[in-house]
Amino acid sequence: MIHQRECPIETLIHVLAGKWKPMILWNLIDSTKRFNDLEKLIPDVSQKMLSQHLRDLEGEGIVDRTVYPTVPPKVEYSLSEYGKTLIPVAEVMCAWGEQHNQRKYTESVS
Amino acid sequence: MIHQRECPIETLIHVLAGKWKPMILWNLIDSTKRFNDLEKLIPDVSQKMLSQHLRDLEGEGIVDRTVYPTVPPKVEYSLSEYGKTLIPVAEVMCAWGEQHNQRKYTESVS
DNA sequence: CGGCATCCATGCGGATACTG
DNA sequence: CAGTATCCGCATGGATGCCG
Repeated sequence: MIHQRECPIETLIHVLAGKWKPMILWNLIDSTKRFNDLEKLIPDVSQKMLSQHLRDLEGEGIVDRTVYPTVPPKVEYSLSEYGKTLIPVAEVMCAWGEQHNQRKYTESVS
Repeated sequence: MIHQRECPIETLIHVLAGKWKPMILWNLIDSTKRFNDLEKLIPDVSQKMLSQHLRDLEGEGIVDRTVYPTVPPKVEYSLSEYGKTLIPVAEVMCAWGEQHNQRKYTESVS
C-alpha cells in the first residue's frame, strides 16, 4: 500500500531515471553482456553515459560487474538476483507505457 | 510523429519523472484538490513547478482540470479515469521502492 | 577492450516579481 | 486564488581525447 507522506515511487524513479538505464536493464534481462555488447545494442549511448549508468546500477545492487583479468580486458554485466526483482515491476511499467503510446497514437490520428 | 520506443518503460518514466509529479498524483488519488491545496500539501514545491507539472499531467490526459469562472477564481484538479489506471502501476512501483529503501537502510547499519 | 578526464551544451528546477 | 514572466544555478548528458 502507498504511504501518505513520502512516496517511494520517487525511489524507483530515481533508480531508473537515467536516459539509458531502462534500455540497459532491458538488455541484461535475457543474458550477461559485455561492455562492448551493450554499446552495440544501444547505438546512441556514449561510453561515458554507459559507464556512468552501469556504475549507478551497480551501486544500487541491481547489476553485477565481473572483471576477468585477461588481456585484452573482459568485463561482464548481468542482473543481480536482487535486480531480477525489478523484472515484474518493469513488466507492469512496460504494459502501461505501451497502452499510453497507443493512446497517444489514436489521439494523433483522430 | 510517432516514435516507437524500444522500451515503453521510458514512456512511463517520462510521464512520472518530474521532481514533484509522484507527490502530485499521490495527493490526487483520494480526492479532487485545488491549486492552493496542493501547494499546502507539498510544502516545498514552487508555484512555477506545480503549475508546470500539472500542465504536463493534464497534457498526458492523466489529470483533469476544472475551472469555475468565479471571483476569486477556483480551479480543481483530479485524476482522470485514464489517470486512475496509473494507480495499480504506482502501487507496484511503490512496493519495490519501499523494499529498496529498506535494503539501503539495512546495508547502512550492517 | 573498457574505461576515465575534461570541456561544453542543454534543460530542469528554484527564486523573485507581477497579474487577471 | 491561481497563476505567468523572467532570470539564473546546477545537474544531466554529449563530444573528444587519453590510458592500462
